[in-house]
Amino acid sequence: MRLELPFFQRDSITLAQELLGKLLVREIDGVKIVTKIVETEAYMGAEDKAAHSYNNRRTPRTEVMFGRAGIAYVYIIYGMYYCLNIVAAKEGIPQAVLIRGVEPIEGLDILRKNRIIKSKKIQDLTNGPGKLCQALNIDKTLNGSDLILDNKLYIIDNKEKHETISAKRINIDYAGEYKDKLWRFYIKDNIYISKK
DNA sequence: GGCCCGATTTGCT
DNA sequence: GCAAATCGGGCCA
Repeated sequence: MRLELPFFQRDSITLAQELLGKLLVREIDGVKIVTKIVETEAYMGAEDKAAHSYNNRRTPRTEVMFGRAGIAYVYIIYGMYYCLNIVAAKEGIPQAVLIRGVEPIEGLDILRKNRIIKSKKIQDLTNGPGKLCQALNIDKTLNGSDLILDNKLYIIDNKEKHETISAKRINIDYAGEYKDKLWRFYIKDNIYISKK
């Protein structure tokens, strides 16, 4: 079952945990790539010094986070990689969840084709925010795309059980007291985690 | 217009 | 362990 608005319309900490185990589907020309979300991070908006939308900073880039939940926020990092986020909370509250790791379920051949790397470890295909965007062919044209109404990218439910681990977020040393918040979540023992 | 830096990844030392 | 790659976004002038 495809996930609808009420699922996304919660604070980003709750959504980040709820997204674990769910299936992220990417459709390109009718062909589906299916992955399982195994690692996420919550960005709590106005109060969160690590968030692009800290202090309600509203710019062309952060604009989508102020919009409706269930919209994709895709931004460019280090001039060469993309990061995929899902907008959380009510309109006007700029929270989002960063997808940091996914496990391939269907379409492994396409993921391989999209990721030309020397490493032969299967986990290096999608165990990081920039890596999974490359593997799933997610770029800035998907910024603002609607995971509830559009077919390019969406989430479907999965009842499978798993154990969730909470940890500090990665690479946000600039965030003062917010750098130590345990707002990173991942599925215990999964190999597609970006970092232990 | 110019400057600084980043929610990263990779391959080499 | 570490530095290079590479450029848009935010901010100030």
